Amino acid sequence: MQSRRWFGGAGFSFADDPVTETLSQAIRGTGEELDREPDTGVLFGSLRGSVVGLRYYTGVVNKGEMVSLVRQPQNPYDRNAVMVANVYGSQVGHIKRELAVLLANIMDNNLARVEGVVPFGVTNQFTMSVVLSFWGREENRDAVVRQITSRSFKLQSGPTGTHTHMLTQLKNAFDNLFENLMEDKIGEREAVEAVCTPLLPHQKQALSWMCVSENNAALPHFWEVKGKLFYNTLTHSSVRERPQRVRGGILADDMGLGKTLTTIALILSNFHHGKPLCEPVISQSVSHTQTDKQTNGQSHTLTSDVKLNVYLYYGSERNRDTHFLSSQHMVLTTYNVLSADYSVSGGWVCGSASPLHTVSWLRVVLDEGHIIRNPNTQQSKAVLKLNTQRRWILTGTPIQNNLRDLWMLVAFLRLKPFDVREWWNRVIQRPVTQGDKTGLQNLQALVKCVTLRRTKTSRVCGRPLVSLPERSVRIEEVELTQKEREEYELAHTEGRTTISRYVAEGTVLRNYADVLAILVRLRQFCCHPGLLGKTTTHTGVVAVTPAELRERLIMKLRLVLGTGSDEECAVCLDSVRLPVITHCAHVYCRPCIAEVIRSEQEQARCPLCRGQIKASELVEFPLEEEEESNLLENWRSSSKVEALMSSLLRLRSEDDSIRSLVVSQFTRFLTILEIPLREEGFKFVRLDGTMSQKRRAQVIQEFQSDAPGSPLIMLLSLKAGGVGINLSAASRVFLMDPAWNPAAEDQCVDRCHRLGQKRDVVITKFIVKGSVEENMVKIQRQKQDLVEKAFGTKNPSERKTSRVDEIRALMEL
DNA sequence: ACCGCCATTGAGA
DNA sequence: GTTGATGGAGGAG
Repeated sequence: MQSRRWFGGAGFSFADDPVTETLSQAIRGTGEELDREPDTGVLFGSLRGSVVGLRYYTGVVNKGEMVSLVRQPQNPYDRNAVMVANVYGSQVGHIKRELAVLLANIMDNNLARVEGVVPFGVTNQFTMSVVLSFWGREENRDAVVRQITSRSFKLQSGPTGTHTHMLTQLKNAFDNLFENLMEDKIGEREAVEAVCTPLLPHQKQALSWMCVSENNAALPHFWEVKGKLFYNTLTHSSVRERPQRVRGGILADDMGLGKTLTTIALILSNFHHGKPLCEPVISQSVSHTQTDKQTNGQSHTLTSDVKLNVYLYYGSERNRDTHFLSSQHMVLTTYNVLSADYSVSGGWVCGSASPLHTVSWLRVVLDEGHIIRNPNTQQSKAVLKLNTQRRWILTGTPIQNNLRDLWMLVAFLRLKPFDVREWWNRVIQRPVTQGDKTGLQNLQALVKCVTLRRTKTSRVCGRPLVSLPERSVRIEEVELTQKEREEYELAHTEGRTTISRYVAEGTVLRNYADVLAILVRLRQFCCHPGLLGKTTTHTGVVAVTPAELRERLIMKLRLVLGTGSDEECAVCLDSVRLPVITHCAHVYCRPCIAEVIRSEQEQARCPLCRGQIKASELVEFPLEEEEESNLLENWRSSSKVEALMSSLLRLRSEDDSIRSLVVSQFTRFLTILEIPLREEGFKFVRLDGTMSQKRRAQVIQEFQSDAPGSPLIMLLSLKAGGVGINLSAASRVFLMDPAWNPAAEDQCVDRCHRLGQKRDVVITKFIVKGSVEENMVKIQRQKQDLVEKAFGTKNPSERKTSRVDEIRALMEL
């Protein structure tokens, strides 16, 4: 039995030693409180104070170093005691008594956060200076200032004014946080023979980098060796013992570059002491998502001479025996299982503790790591508590939205000392959000030292990383027939009058659902009239009976998102999940709006129109699929259907080995398309969001198979499936209707334009001439320039106003 | 006698 | 390279 203890001596250990735990917990605790109170703090000012009692403690601090102030209400000598600790959590001393009275008052009443910086280097073994700065909400400023001055301390006002002019510059830099990270000369490394698939050059590089990151003892470059001490240039702190290094990092290669394969190679090639993993049985773990993932035509096969124990920790019958789990080479599980186990056991309770949290792992890999980007979720908390030597995050979509998301990565990797919120907030988060350039540079340095990211277009030594076949986009304009045009124009003018009325009244936002419904209808017209379903022509909000109101709301909800279009929730600014519609006809994620209602109680108002909302009045989307049949019975074609069919027929007559993806946002449109496809004798499969994971995997496998008689066409709903589905068998993509979000289209195309693609990829976008679709394409272009992902701080109302302009452009008003 | 200046000295809560 | 208390030498009134 191997030793279970990986965390050696460093002062800031999270081992189960109760003594060290207390102090780090105290500091962590304050950090988490900060988290609850978001970055609303302004600087009230600062004052000079002194730290006393240095000689009784071991913590060292340098000139410029930040220190943490922790209240000690239980101190037997003074209930106002305020302890001073350095970045590593070692106590430095106490705040001098007279000053501590003041601080205790301010801190205990939550009037301000107090932060300390040591202005001078210290030789004195008894006392030292500390500059205390006070941060808090504007409304508390007076109280704090009064407290301070009434006790005859002098508060110096801090620098005021924010540097907004720098913000755009910073924003760009933030956008590029994950770009251009790797050009450093990293070698290549062959995988051990057990990995049958030969690695591509960039994968060998990644493997080499990962091995080095795990084995090499070198510290990140923000550590400098100064004499016998280790000096952190970001926090200006130094420690005697070599700081605990990150063993692992973030592999953030673009999707399709083979992160999973590289990681498997790593697991097999770099066991203890850089030796390959062979007979000796010690545990490893890969924490994994549920998405079935096949890889790029490179299949992960292992030669049978290696006896690899892999256990799938999943299902109610899973083996929870920790000795058994420790004996596995690899344990796979999902984030859900992990967090379920963790929350049942409460995480730290002995005895019934979560098995996965009890085992000491050699390595934990978070596949699709962006899933745990929000540190407040149970899943994330469970992941943070895993006990392991080496840590990896694999993600194809590096987090760009939010500094909080980045913190999660840093915290998981235990990138000291930033895994403690206070230091992250002080060194990175606050400086960056306040527009401090060095803050951003520090952030960049931080991310850079643990991340490898290449994109499909990255080049190494002047040569492309991977040579993917060409990809070209062509737009095929579709002319409506006379009859279709008449129908379209009728709906268009009607919609236009309605919307222009809203615009004139300035009530676009209040009637947003209506507006979207009109637009969706027009877009549906462009595809096929049958998409409209049984919608009535008018959707006024005037309702007579509650049942009637409900029926109308459901209808709107269906129009807004039941068709698969991409609407975003104004609360979380993400695509809506678990959609509900309010009585004022705005659509949100249920959890988001429920939170709003919960926190505002009776005063709860709709974030979009400020209308009153109640939890009991939220209307959900009912499940019903009856209308399908009548759609199929009286079938008629449409111009767009014809355009697609003639392309497909031509393609088949030229080369019947070429496979195609036919993509639409409207799943009903896919259903419509099935009819002519059958009629022309095409063999096809269908993949949409309603299918179970298992069924999806089946369909994908069928489509990817090159067996004779396998389908030539896949009908794909735009947003179906998680990340990482591989559809490289297809080399033609037909985008049947333009999406609001061009990124969604790109992602879709990437599913076939990826490693393993042998042919050039041709993408055809069908756009109906002289219709909303044309305008949508224009807006897509504008959108790309104006990617507002940077800080994610743009508030919903701001976003929605620009949407009003979008709508006007769409309707040519 | 007074005061600003300097060196000396000691130093949790 | 700090800070604060203290005390003494020394200059000005």
